[in-house]
Amino acid sequence: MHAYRSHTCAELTRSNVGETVRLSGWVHRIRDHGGVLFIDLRDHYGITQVLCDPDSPVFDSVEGLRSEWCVRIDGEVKARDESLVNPRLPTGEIEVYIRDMEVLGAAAELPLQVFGDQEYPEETRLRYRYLDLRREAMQRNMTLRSDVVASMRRRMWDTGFREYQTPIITASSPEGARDFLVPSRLHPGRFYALPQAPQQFKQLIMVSGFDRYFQIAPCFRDEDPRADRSPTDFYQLDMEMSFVTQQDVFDTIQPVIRGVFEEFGEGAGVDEVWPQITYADAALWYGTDKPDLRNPIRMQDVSEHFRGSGFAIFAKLLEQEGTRIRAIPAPTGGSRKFCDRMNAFAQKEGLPGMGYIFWRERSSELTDIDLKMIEWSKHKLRTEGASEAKIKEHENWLHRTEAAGPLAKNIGPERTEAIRAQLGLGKGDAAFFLGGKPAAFERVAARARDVIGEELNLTEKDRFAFARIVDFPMYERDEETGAIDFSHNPFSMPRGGGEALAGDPLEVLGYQYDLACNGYEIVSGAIRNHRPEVMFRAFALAGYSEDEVRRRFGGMVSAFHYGAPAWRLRGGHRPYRDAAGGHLQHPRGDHVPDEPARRGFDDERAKRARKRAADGTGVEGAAAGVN
RNA sequence: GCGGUUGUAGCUCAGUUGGUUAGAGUACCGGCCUGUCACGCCGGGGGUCGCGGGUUCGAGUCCCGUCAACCGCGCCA
Repeated sequence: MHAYRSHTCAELTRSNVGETVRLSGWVHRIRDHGGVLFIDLRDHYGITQVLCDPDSPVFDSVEGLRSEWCVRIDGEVKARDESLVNPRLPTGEIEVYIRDMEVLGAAAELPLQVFGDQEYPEETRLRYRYLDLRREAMQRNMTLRSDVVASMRRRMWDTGFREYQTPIITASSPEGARDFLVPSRLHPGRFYALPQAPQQFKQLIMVSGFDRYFQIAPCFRDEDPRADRSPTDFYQLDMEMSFVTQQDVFDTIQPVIRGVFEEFGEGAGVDEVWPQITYADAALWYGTDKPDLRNPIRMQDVSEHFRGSGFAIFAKLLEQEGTRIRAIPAPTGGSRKFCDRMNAFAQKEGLPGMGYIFWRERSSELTDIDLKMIEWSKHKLRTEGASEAKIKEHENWLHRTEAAGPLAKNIGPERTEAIRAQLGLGKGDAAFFLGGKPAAFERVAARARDVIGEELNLTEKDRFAFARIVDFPMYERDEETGAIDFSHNPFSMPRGGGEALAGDPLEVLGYQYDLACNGYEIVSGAIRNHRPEVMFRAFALAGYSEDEVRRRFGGMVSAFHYGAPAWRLRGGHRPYRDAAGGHLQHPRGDHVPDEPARRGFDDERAKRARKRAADGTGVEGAAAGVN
């Protein structure tokens, strides 16, 4: 018999009854009845109930077992009595009578229970990572992650891509995130940097003629953590293609991503249509560049309805340069209770508040102003060419319906009705209003849209909804210093090429695109700027001299002078917390020590980063975590 | 770098207006129990209340400082 096991802890069934078997695993749970001891023995595959009665030659030593001891047992498989079958266990029809036992590893008092679903603080879980990973949910997450990676590799391979590894110990990149630094032994006082992405290397791979590259690539970024973000490193599906258009990239990658979501989405619907939305529209409609399209709510600009209106706060606001009023329609949200709750939400998020209007059954007499509004509304419909029957119907509807909320009172029935018509709302619905400079309120607006969709049950569950966001701006202005800098990928081709760089930098759009899924950014990519003269101009706008660009990216710029193909890149860059500490082999490549990057080497910081490892994730996170 | 929250038994947490010996669950130790599958019952040990200072007759509780962790902002081509 094998030294450790004849079967796993998930294998034994009624058909093994009568066999003598050997199992190895961890003591999951013990139930001691004095005369008989029940032990749930667990390994990676499952649980088998083993039991020990006083007839067993090892009864005394089995009595000494405790949770999470690692043991090997020999025993006889017996069928359970019909009334004793445990239907929740695949092995629940049998149990193993222990005849011999060997302790492979005893366990001290546990800082964290493997059994059960008690929640533990992250610090405890990470300190005892090996115990945390023994838990069922974490075992599932880790294997899911491995399966997803394998699936992506297979799909990419089948699509004609080949995987090439790129260097880890390499030179610093001046833009983007903070680099992790590694002191150099051969060049004292100088540092290597870990790659934030294999970006420059894969561009060189394209120049080298490999045509279709991909890699499950480690990326290192020394940035402050977030709850859903790995603090140090993460893996992404990184890819690059030559001689293709933006549409070719979408057409190539969409089946890969869809396939992965269908394979691992546990039956949740995967949208077939992936709408393409410009960055500007996404900001207007959703307040974010990673909208959750399961939520049908779209915001609209309603500034004109408030200009010069009786609602002084907004009217005054609109006199300032660059201010807008945005409406969030909330179908079925038409109650004061709901509206007040959302207003409180906005205040908690740091806004003065969120004005609202809601429409309900009319409870007060029509005033002269109301009647005027109804005449105005009829006139408007008539000029729009509506039929008389429809106009009459709408008139009746207005008689039965009133707009409520302080905002409606301030701006009067006519403007209120115009807003309602624009938003397409009806009785029982509500609308919320945010004013100011869009950049200042869009974040809260996006959150409010999420909460409204959630609370009103408008956001569909069990579905993956994708949105392709295109035409990102190339540059942005630093609020404090006023300096122009790249807003996304500096190596992207500006729309319109070199000529586009002659005007206002803030107006320049890039061939850059993202893919969002259920409110998460899962893919980010761009058309590459492979023309050195355009690259120099693009960097000049952000304050980098030609000399500096040559110094920083000399190898790449030089490569572009020797027949660079036009190509497009795609690669994810949302660093989810990583479930695994995987490690990919790579051949030794070129590496150039560089000066320390934006921040010096900091022992304390590095120590903290090491201490923090990754957390497990659910389906969504795990599937996206290796984007 | 900024803001918020938290820090009490091995672990997860409670602890009221400042007032007797700081509690519960779980884990651990001992005893009982031959059909449990979150087994049950009885008993026991276990505390620098993060750390330092202050107010007070008296501080886990109030004040000041400090450290750490978490959440968020900045940041994340």
